[in-house]
Amino acid sequence: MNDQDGLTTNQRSYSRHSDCCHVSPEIPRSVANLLISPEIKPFNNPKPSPSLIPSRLSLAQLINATLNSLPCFVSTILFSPCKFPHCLMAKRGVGPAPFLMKTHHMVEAAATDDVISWGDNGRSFIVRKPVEFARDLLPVHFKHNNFSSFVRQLNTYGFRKVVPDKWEFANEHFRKGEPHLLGNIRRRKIAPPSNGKANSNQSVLLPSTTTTSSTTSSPLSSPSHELVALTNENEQLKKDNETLSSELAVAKKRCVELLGFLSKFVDVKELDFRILMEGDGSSVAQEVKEEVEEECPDFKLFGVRLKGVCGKKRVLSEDTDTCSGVAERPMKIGFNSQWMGSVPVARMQHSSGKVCH
Amino acid sequence: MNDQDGLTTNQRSYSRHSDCCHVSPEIPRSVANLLISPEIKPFNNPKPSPSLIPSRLSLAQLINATLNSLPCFVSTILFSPCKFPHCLMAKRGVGPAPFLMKTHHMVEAAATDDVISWGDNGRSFIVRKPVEFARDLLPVHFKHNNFSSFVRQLNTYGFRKVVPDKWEFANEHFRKGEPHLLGNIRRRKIAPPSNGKANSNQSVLLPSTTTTSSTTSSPLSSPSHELVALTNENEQLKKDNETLSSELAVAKKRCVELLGFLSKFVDVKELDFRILMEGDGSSVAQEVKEEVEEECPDFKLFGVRLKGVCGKKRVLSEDTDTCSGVAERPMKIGFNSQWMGSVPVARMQHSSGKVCH
Amino acid sequence: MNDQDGLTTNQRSYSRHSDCCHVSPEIPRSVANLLISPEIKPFNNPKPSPSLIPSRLSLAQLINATLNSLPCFVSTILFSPCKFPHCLMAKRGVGPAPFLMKTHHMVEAAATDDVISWGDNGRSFIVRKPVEFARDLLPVHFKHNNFSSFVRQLNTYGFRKVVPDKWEFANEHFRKGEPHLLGNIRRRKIAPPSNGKANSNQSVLLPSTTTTSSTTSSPLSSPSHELVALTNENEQLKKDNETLSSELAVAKKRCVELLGFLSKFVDVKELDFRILMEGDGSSVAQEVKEEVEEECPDFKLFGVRLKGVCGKKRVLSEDTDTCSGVAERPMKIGFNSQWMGSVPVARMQHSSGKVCH
DNA sequence: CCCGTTCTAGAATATTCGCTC
DNA sequence: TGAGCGAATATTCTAGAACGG
Repeated sequence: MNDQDGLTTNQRSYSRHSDCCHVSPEIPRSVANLLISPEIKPFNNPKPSPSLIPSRLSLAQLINATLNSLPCFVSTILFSPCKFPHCLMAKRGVGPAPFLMKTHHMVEAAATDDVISWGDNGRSFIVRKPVEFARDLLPVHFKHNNFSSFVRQLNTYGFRKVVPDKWEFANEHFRKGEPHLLGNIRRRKIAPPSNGKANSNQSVLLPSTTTTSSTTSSPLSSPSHELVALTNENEQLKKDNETLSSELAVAKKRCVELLGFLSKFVDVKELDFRILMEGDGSSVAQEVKEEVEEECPDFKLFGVRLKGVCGKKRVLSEDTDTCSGVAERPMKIGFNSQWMGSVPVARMQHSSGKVCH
Repeated sequence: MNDQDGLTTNQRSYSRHSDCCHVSPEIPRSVANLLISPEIKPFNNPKPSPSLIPSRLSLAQLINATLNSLPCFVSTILFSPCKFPHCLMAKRGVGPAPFLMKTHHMVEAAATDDVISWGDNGRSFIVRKPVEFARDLLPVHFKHNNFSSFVRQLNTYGFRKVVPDKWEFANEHFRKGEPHLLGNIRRRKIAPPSNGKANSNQSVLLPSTTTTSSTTSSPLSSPSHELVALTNENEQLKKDNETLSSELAVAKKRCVELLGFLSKFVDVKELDFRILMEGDGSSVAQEVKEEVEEECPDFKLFGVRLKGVCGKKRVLSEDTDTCSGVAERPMKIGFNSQWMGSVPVARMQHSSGKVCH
Repeated sequence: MNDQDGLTTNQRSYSRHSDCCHVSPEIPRSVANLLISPEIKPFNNPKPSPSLIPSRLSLAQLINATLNSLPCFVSTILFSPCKFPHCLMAKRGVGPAPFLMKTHHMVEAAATDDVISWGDNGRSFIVRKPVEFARDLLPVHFKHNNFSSFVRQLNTYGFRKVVPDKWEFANEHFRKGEPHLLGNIRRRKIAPPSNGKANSNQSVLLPSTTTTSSTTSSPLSSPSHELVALTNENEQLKKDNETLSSELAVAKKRCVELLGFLSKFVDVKELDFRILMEGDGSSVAQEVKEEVEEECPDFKLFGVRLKGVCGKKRVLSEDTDTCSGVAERPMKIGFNSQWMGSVPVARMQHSSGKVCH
C-alpha cells in the first residue's frame, strides 16, 4: 500500500555501513576502509602502502596485502554490504538503535562537517550549525526537523552535553570510526518493563507508596519474586556464556587447525577454482547447475567436472606430500599466537562436555 | 540555549501542517493537488521510485516550499487558523488526541470526499481510495504515508472495521458534525489489563541498598531502579548471547565450508591429525567412525563414488581416518560433528527461535 | 489502494495462475508485459487511478482474458507446468508452503523486477512498487489484493523487514535461485499455552528450580544482598560477553584472512560469484541447530550425522548445505559479507584490547 | 490440522510537550 | 536558566486470534 519508499536512498546508502558492515577493531584501517566505507570502495582504493598495515604478524600483513590486491570485482563481492538476515535485522532488537546508527553516520559524513562533525578527540560530536542541521539534515534521516527532538533522543540514549554554549554531545560509546561500539548504547527504558509487562501504570499511580507493593498487592508482587526471576535469568545467562565460550573455543581450534592444514599446502596455485563451483552448483537448483556446467563443460561428476578435478587434483597426492612439507609454520604461528593465546575462553569453560551434548 | 530557537521558525512552518493547519477541507481540489499530488514533485519520475527521493521528508519539504510560493491570499487561507474549533486546540493534553481531530477533520473535508468521507449514517467513515489517501492525504496530516500506520492508530483509539472488503471504520464517538464527542475516545493504554503484577513492589525494597551497582544505572537511589537496571541489563545480556550464538553458528559453518572446499583439493589422509585433532572431539570419534563406514560405505555424489574416484576414502582406521574420509567429507565430518552437533548454541536463542521458527 | 471487492468467482478462474502456472521467469519480456504492465489496460491513463478501475479485480479478469486470447503456443508456454521444481509441488503437504513458492516465484520473475525483485545479494527481496504489486500481482497469485495480508504471511513464515522505509524482506532460507531451501522455512505455530509471558524458557530449563536464587545468592537474604549479588553477577556476565564477542570477532577476522590468503593462490576471476554468494547463509544459530538435528538425525560423528554427509552431495538441495555444509558454499565469499558485516559482535566489544592482551 | 485472510493488539522506537532541579 | 527527564502520543514492525476452506 503505501509507498513508503521515498526516502530510502539515503538510508540505504548508509545503513549498510552503520548497520552492519563495520569491521572488527583489529582489522587494519586500510582493510577496514574497504569494508565499511562505500565511498572508498574497493574499486578506487589504491593499494595501501604496507606501512599502513599495523598488524603484528607478517602473515597477517601478507593476507591483507593479498586482499588488497584482489581484483576489484572480487573485493566488491567480498566487501559488499552484509545482507544476512541477522545483519539486516540489525533494525529491530538486534543491533544498535536506528537513531544511533543514523546519528553516527551523520557525524561521520565528511560532506557535512561544517554542520555537524566530530570533536577534536573523536569522542564527541558538535552541531556547528543547528539551524542548517535541523532544516537540512534532520529531515533526511528522521521524521522531523526539530532540533530539540534530536536532543531528546540523544538524552534518551545517554548522551550528554559536554560543553556549555556549544552543541557538543558525547557518549562513551559514540566514537569516530567505531560504529561497532554503538551496540553498547542502550535506550533508556521507560518504566519497569521487566516484570510483568502488565503493570506499568500502577507504579505511577502510587509514587508515594513506598511500601507495599503495588496497590493491589498482587500475588507475585513480592520483590523476592522479581529477584528470583532475575536470578534465574542470570543463571541461564551464565550457562549461555559458558556454552558460547566452549563453542567459541572449538571454533578457534578449528580455525587453527584449518590454518595448520592449509599451511601444508601453501602451494595451491594450481588449483582451479572452477572446482569450487561444483560444490556450489550442485547444491543449487537445476538451472543453476546448468550454468555451472556451462562454465565447466568438460569434466563432470555429480555435476562436477572430474576432469578438472583429476587434471588438477590428481594432485591430491602431491598436496598430501606437500602436506608434510614446509610452509606450514608461518601460518600457524601467525594465527596460533593470537588465538591460542587468548585466555578468557578457557576461563569461562566451566564444562566443556556440556557443550557438545 | 542557543539557537534552538533558530529552528523554531522552520518548525513552525512545518508543524502547522501536521498540527493544525493542514489543508482545510474547503480548499479547491486544484489547490490541493498543488500541495499534495506527486505531480508537483520536481522529479520527473511520474511515480518516483522511493530510492530516487533524496530525503525522507522531501515531500513535506516540497509541500512547504510550495506553500511558501503560493500567492499571498492563498497562503492566508491555507494558514489561517483552522475554523474548526476542535482544530484550534489540537494540542497535547488540551483536548482530544491530535490523531482524532486530524482524522475527523480529514473525514469532514468535502474536498476529499472521493478519497475519504463519512458513511451513510455519519457514524462511520470510509476510505474510498486507500492509495490516494495514503499517498496524498496522510503525509499532510501525519509524519508518514503508511496506510497501515493509520489503521494502527484507529485501532488504538478503539475504531473498528465495520464492513469487510471495505475500509470503513467506526467508533461510537466519532460522528459526522460532532467533533465534541471525540473527547470521549480514549487512547488504549499500553499496559492492558493492569491486573497488577508486581511492579511497584520495588518500593518495598530497602532504599538503603544503594549499591547503585550496575554499570548503567543512574544514580537513582531506590532499589526499584536497581531492579529495573538489572532487568534491563539482563535483557541486553540475553540479546548479546543470542547474537553471539548466531555469529558463532555462522563462524562454524564458514569453517566447515572452508574445510569442505579444501578437502576437494587435498588428500587429507596423510595429515597428521594429531595437530588438528588436539583436544576435542577425539573422544567421540571412535564410535562415530564405524557409523560412517557402515552407512556410507560408498560415497556417492550424484551417483558416483567419490571415494573410488578420488581414491581417498580407503582408510578410516582411526579418528583421523574418519576425519580424512573422502576428499571433502572427511575433514568436514570431523569438524562438522563437533560444531554442528553442539546444541547449546541453539538452546540459547531465547528470542531468535521466536523469530525464525 | 486495493479495492478489495469481491470477485471470488473470478478468482477461481485465474487460480491456475496462482497455483503454479503464473508467469514463469522465462517468459519473454514482451509477453510478460502483456500480463502485468499497465499498458494492457484499456485505460489510457498512464497512471490509472485506482478509482478508474471499474471493478476490483477487473485487472485479473483482464489478465485472464488476455491470456485466453493469446496464440496457442504462447498459452502453452505460459500454462505449461512451471519448470521450477518447487513450483511443481505447489500443493499442500507435498513441499514448502504454497505461499513460499508463490512468493519465490514472484520474486524470481524477471518480468516484474520493477515491481518486486531480489535484493542486491539475492538474500532479500524488495517490493519496489507496493501499490502496483498489491493491485496487479497479488491477485494473480493469491485470493486477495491486500498488501498487509501479504506482509502478515511473510511474518508468519519468519520473514523480517530489513530496511526501514523500504519494503525489503528477508528470510534466511529465501534466496535467489535456491527454491529448494524453502523447505526449511516453517510456518509459525499458533503459540500453544504460553502462560508465562516473557520468561518461557527458563521454567522449562529449570523446572526444579524453585528456589530462586541460583548459585550464589541466598534465597531470602535481604533484597539488598540479592541485588548486590545479582549486580555482580551481571557485571561478570557482561564481561564474559564482551570477551566472547571479542574472541568471536577475532575468529571471524581469521577466517576472512584465511579466505584472502586462499584467494592469493587461486584464480578467482573465473568464479561465478553469484553462485558462491547465493547460498551461504545460515547466519543464525538456531537454524543450524535445527538443520543438524532435524535433517541429519541419523548419523552422528562427534554428534553430527555422517549419513547426511555421505548422502549429501547428490542432494544439494537438501540438508546438504546445512548439515554438511561442505564444499558447496564454501568459498562463497559471501563469507565476508556476512561476518564482516555483522554488527553484533563488534557491538559488544567494549574493549577488544582487553581480550587479547 | 494446516494454510490463508482478515482484523486487532503487542512491543519497541520515535516525536512532542512540559516540568523540574 | 537550560539541560535532562517523565510521560503521552505517534510510527513501525511483528504477532495474536478468529474464521473459513
